[in-house]
Amino acid sequence: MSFKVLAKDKDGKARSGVLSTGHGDVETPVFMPVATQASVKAISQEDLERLGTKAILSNSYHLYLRPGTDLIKAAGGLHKFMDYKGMILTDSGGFQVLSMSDLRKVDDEGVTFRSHIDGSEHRLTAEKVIEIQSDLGSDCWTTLDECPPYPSTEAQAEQALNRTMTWTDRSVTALNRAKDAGHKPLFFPILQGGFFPDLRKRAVEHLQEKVPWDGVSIGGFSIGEPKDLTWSTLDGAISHMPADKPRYLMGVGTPDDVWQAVSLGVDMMDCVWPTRVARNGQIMTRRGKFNIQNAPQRRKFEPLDADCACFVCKRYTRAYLSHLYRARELVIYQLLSYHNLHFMDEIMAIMRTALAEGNFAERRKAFFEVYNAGQ
RNA sequence: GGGGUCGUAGCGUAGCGGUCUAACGCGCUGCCCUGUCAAGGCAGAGAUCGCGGGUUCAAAUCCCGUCGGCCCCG
Repeated sequence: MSFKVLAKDKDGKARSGVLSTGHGDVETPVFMPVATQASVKAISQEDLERLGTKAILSNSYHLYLRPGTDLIKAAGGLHKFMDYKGMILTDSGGFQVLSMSDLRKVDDEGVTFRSHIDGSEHRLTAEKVIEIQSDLGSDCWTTLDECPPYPSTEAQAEQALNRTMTWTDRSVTALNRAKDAGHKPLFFPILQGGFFPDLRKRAVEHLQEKVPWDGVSIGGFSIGEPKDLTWSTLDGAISHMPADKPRYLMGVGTPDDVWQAVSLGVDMMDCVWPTRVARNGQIMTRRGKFNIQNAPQRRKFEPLDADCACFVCKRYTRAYLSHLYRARELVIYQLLSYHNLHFMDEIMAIMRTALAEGNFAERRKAFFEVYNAGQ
């Protein structure tokens, strides 16, 4: 299992490559749909195969609460349980420390949660999170982290980073135990440091010096900060990283953002955005985005995106999909989610081709000329 | 023919003398969503309170008439 860089942008930092995992090779840059509860919302595994999705993200914390780690272990692991054959990267649950802040207490040892499902109390530690992931049998493991909110002071971000680094060290001990027991995961510890370049640098140095990392999960972005701060901080963090390790930017994934992230050297991304906005009617097309709920779509007997080859665009009109949305027919969530995921895959494919052909900047410019022209 | 009851935004309803610059749900229009507590959230448009008259300082609200719907009796 390894990561190999295949091509680099001659003028920038973008690169393409292949990540070999326990469940197949993943060409990068890659966008990974989010399957928090062992399901990409509204999308079946048949759909994932039809899309050609090689990698997805699931969530240790959510699966631990329901259906329970024991059950998935008894099923033969997460791949067998959900019958997905591609790579599965599992998030630690660290993000839920932030997003469900009213339900938890953090201390130096770990996090005490109250379940959002039944209110029961649970304890998540660095070791526990590794143990959950070994039971799930996912391909890429992350670590329990603390994501400081935006805005935070440097002192707050530093405290969160220190905690995260301590948890990473403890995760390594647990990881080694799992490896001794025969597990062969790729280890993607989570990087924090807020929006402070020195802290991000320290975080990378910590990995370099003390952690046997296969790749890095870059956390703490897209939490409400201004975009230029996102990119400048990310750019700085990546500048300290070695070229031979894959960089996974957590939770980023609008069309604008994936282009920008890849241009800064990101290899992997996940985001709920394409599937979430699909469930709320927003469609991405080569000519920008629109909402299927908007009145003019009711009478448009044309595909969502005339240049899209996905089955939804080949078969159904906007008028029909508009009707399904208004009627809240359940299949609409599948159809719109599928199209948006297909669109994201298209973008990633364009990027990989561009990198192979050495014309990344030109392709990017061409993409946005059409994208920003609008409907 | 007599008696009763109801008539408030596109639809269904609330309000039944001053707090009504008329509320709520659905629908409609638009925006938002970035390691999913999310088939969600926010905002907006839309009503001379059936019509006419009266009482009152003040009427969607009380009275009279009228038109329309529904129910009961004949």
